[in-house]
Amino acid sequence: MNYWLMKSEPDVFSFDDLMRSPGRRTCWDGVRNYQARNLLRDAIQPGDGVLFYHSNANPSGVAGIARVVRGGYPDHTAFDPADPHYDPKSRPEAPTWYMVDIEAVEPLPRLLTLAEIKAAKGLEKMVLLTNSRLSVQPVTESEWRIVRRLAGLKP
DNA sequence: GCCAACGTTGGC
DNA sequence: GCCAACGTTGGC
Repeated sequence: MNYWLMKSEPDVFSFDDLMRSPGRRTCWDGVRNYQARNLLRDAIQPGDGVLFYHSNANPSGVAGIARVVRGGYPDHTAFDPADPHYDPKSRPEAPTWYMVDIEAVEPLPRLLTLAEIKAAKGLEKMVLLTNSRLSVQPVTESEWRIVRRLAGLKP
Protein backbone atom coordinates (compact mmCIF):
# COMPACT_ATOMS: atom_id res chain seq x y z
CA MET A 1 0.00 0.00 0.00
CA ASN A 2 1.43 3.34 -1.09
CA TYR A 3 0.47 6.97 -0.78
CA TRP A 4 0.17 9.70 -3.39
CA LEU A 5 -0.70 13.34 -3.78
CA MET A 6 -2.81 14.46 -6.72
CA LYS A 7 -3.39 18.06 -7.69
CA SER A 8 -6.53 19.60 -9.03
CA GLU A 9 -7.55 23.19 -9.51
CA PRO A 10 -10.69 23.56 -7.39
CA ASP A 11 -12.21 25.94 -9.96
CA VAL A 12 -12.09 23.01 -12.38
CA PHE A 13 -12.65 20.02 -10.07
CA SER A 14 -12.62 20.33 -6.29
CA PHE A 15 -12.73 17.73 -3.54
CA ASP A 16 -16.39 18.70 -3.01
CA ASP A 17 -16.99 17.93 -6.68
CA LEU A 18 -15.53 14.48 -6.06
CA MET A 19 -17.80 14.00 -3.02
CA ARG A 20 -20.80 14.85 -5.22
CA SER A 21 -19.74 12.59 -8.10
CA PRO A 22 -21.64 9.35 -8.72
CA GLY A 23 -20.25 6.79 -6.26
CA ARG A 24 -17.93 9.59 -5.04
CA ARG A 25 -15.66 8.42 -7.86
CA THR A 26 -13.92 9.85 -10.84
CA CYS A 27 -11.31 8.91 -13.39
CA TRP A 28 -8.12 10.96 -13.02
CA ASP A 29 -7.79 11.94 -16.67
CA GLY A 30 -5.84 14.56 -18.53
CA VAL A 31 -2.38 13.98 -17.06
CA ARG A 32 0.11 14.80 -19.85
CA ASN A 33 3.46 14.55 -18.14
CA TYR A 34 5.70 11.50 -18.53
CA GLN A 35 6.87 11.29 -14.94
CA ALA A 36 3.29 11.40 -13.69
CA ARG A 37 2.23 8.99 -16.45
CA ASN A 38 4.76 6.42 -15.30
CA LEU A 39 3.33 6.55 -11.79
CA LEU A 40 -0.25 6.22 -13.07
CA ARG A 41 0.65 3.33 -15.37
CA ASP A 42 3.12 1.38 -13.26
CA ALA A 43 2.98 2.24 -9.59
CA ILE A 44 -0.44 3.36 -8.40
CA GLN A 45 -2.56 0.44 -7.17
CA PRO A 46 -6.12 -0.04 -5.94
CA GLY A 47 -6.23 0.61 -2.20
CA ASP A 48 -3.48 3.23 -2.23
CA GLY A 49 -4.14 6.44 -0.29
CA VAL A 50 -4.46 9.81 -2.02
CA LEU A 51 -4.04 13.34 -0.68
CA PHE A 52 -6.34 15.51 -2.79
CA TYR A 53 -4.54 18.83 -3.24
CA HIS A 54 -6.10 22.09 -4.41
CA SER A 55 -3.64 23.99 -6.60
CA ASN A 56 -4.02 27.52 -7.93
CA ALA A 57 -6.38 28.28 -5.07
CA ASN A 58 -6.81 30.75 -2.22
CA PRO A 59 -5.24 29.26 -0.33
CA SER A 60 -3.80 26.15 -1.94
CA GLY A 61 -3.61 23.04 0.20
CA VAL A 62 -4.70 19.48 0.91
CA ALA A 63 -8.50 19.36 0.97
CA GLY A 64 -9.36 15.71 1.41
CA ILE A 65 -8.51 12.04 1.48
CA ALA A 66 -9.27 9.68 -1.39
CA ARG A 67 -8.33 6.16 -2.32
CA VAL A 68 -7.42 4.48 -5.58
CA VAL A 69 -10.14 2.11 -6.78
CA ARG A 70 -8.75 1.19 -10.19
CA GLY A 71 -5.13 0.96 -11.28
CA GLY A 72 -3.59 2.35 -14.46
CA TYR A 73 -5.50 2.04 -17.74
CA PRO A 74 -5.38 4.04 -20.98
CA ASP A 75 -6.66 7.62 -20.77
CA HIS A 76 -9.34 7.62 -23.44
CA THR A 77 -9.62 11.42 -23.47
CA ALA A 78 -6.35 11.40 -25.44
CA PHE A 79 -8.13 9.58 -28.30
CA ASP A 80 -10.95 12.10 -28.70
CA PRO A 81 -10.21 14.98 -31.09
CA ALA A 82 -12.97 17.01 -29.43
CA ASP A 83 -11.41 16.69 -25.98
CA PRO A 84 -9.12 19.48 -24.75
CA HIS A 85 -6.59 16.79 -23.71
CA TYR A 86 -6.58 15.18 -27.16
CA ASP A 87 -3.17 13.87 -28.22
CA PRO A 88 -2.87 12.35 -31.70
CA LYS A 89 0.34 10.57 -30.69
CA SER A 90 -1.67 8.36 -28.34
CA ARG A 91 -3.64 5.60 -30.07
CA PRO A 92 -5.82 2.86 -28.57
CA GLU A 93 -3.37 0.18 -29.85
CA ALA A 94 -0.45 2.06 -28.30
CA PRO A 95 -1.64 4.44 -25.61
CA THR A 96 0.73 7.16 -24.44
CA TRP A 97 -1.32 8.39 -21.51
CA TYR A 98 -2.84 6.58 -18.55
CA MET A 99 -5.25 7.29 -15.73
CA VAL A 100 -6.55 5.72 -12.54
CA ASP A 101 -9.91 5.90 -10.76
CA ILE A 102 -10.18 7.39 -7.29
CA GLU A 103 -12.93 7.52 -4.69
CA ALA A 104 -13.44 10.15 -1.98
CA VAL A 105 -12.92 8.84 1.55
CA GLU A 106 -13.39 11.95 3.68
CA PRO A 107 -12.76 15.67 3.56
CA LEU A 108 -10.15 17.01 5.95
CA PRO A 109 -11.68 18.73 9.02
CA ARG A 110 -9.92 21.82 7.66
CA LEU A 111 -7.79 22.62 4.64
CA LEU A 112 -4.10 22.04 5.34
CA THR A 113 -2.50 24.95 3.53
CA LEU A 114 0.72 24.96 1.57
CA ALA A 115 2.13 27.49 4.05
CA GLU A 116 1.48 25.06 6.91
CA ILE A 117 3.03 22.21 4.95
CA LYS A 118 6.13 24.32 4.32
CA ALA A 119 6.38 25.13 8.02
CA ALA A 120 5.74 21.59 9.31
CA LYS A 121 8.51 19.51 10.76
CA GLY A 122 8.92 16.27 8.82
CA LEU A 123 7.39 17.53 5.56
CA GLU A 124 10.49 19.32 4.26
CA LYS A 125 11.15 16.63 1.68
CA MET A 126 7.63 16.34 0.30
CA VAL A 127 7.76 16.27 -3.50
CA LEU A 128 5.17 19.05 -3.34
CA LEU A 129 7.95 21.30 -2.04
CA THR A 130 10.89 19.89 -3.98
CA ASN A 131 9.26 19.43 -7.40
CA SER A 132 6.26 21.68 -7.29
CA ARG A 133 5.28 21.10 -10.91
CA LEU A 134 4.56 17.37 -10.71
CA SER A 135 0.79 16.84 -10.58
CA VAL A 136 0.85 13.21 -9.38
CA GLN A 137 3.52 12.49 -6.82
CA PRO A 138 4.56 9.96 -4.19
CA VAL A 139 4.01 10.63 -0.47
CA THR A 140 5.84 8.67 2.23
CA GLU A 141 3.97 6.92 5.02
CA SER A 142 5.50 9.32 7.51
CA GLU A 143 4.37 12.35 5.46
CA TRP A 144 0.91 10.81 5.15
CA ARG A 145 0.60 10.47 8.93
CA ILE A 146 1.88 13.99 9.61
CA VAL A 147 -0.55 15.53 7.10
CA ARG A 148 -3.48 13.66 8.64
CA ARG A 149 -2.50 14.67 12.15
CA LEU A 150 -1.96 18.35 11.27
CA ALA A 151 -5.33 18.48 9.55
CA GLY A 152 -7.08 17.03 12.59
CA LEU A 153 -7.75 13.50 11.34
CA LYS A 154 -7.14 10.35 13.35
CA PRO A 155 -4.05 8.43 12.25
C1' DG B 1 -1.53 39.46 -13.72
C1' DC B 2 3.30 38.57 -12.91
C1' DC B 3 6.99 35.71 -12.95
C1' DA B 4 10.10 31.79 -11.56
C1' DA B 5 10.73 27.04 -12.27
C1' DC B 6 10.38 23.40 -14.97
C1' DG B 7 9.29 20.35 -19.08
C1' DT B 8 9.17 19.91 -24.06
C1' DT B 9 10.42 20.93 -28.73
C1' DG B 10 13.29 21.48 -32.47
C1' DG B 11 17.47 23.35 -34.91
C1' DC B 12 22.04 22.34 -35.41
C1' DG C 1 23.38 15.29 -27.71
C1' DC C 2 23.32 20.22 -26.65
C1' DC C 3 20.88 24.10 -25.76
C1' DA C 4 17.86 28.10 -26.81
C1' DA C 5 13.15 29.11 -27.35
C1' DC C 6 8.85 28.37 -25.99
C1' DG C 7 4.77 26.76 -23.29
C1' DT C 8 2.77 25.47 -18.88
C1' DT C 9 2.25 25.27 -13.96
C1' DG C 10 1.27 27.29 -9.92
C1' DG C 11 2.43 30.47 -5.96
C1' DC C 12 1.83 34.97 -4.78
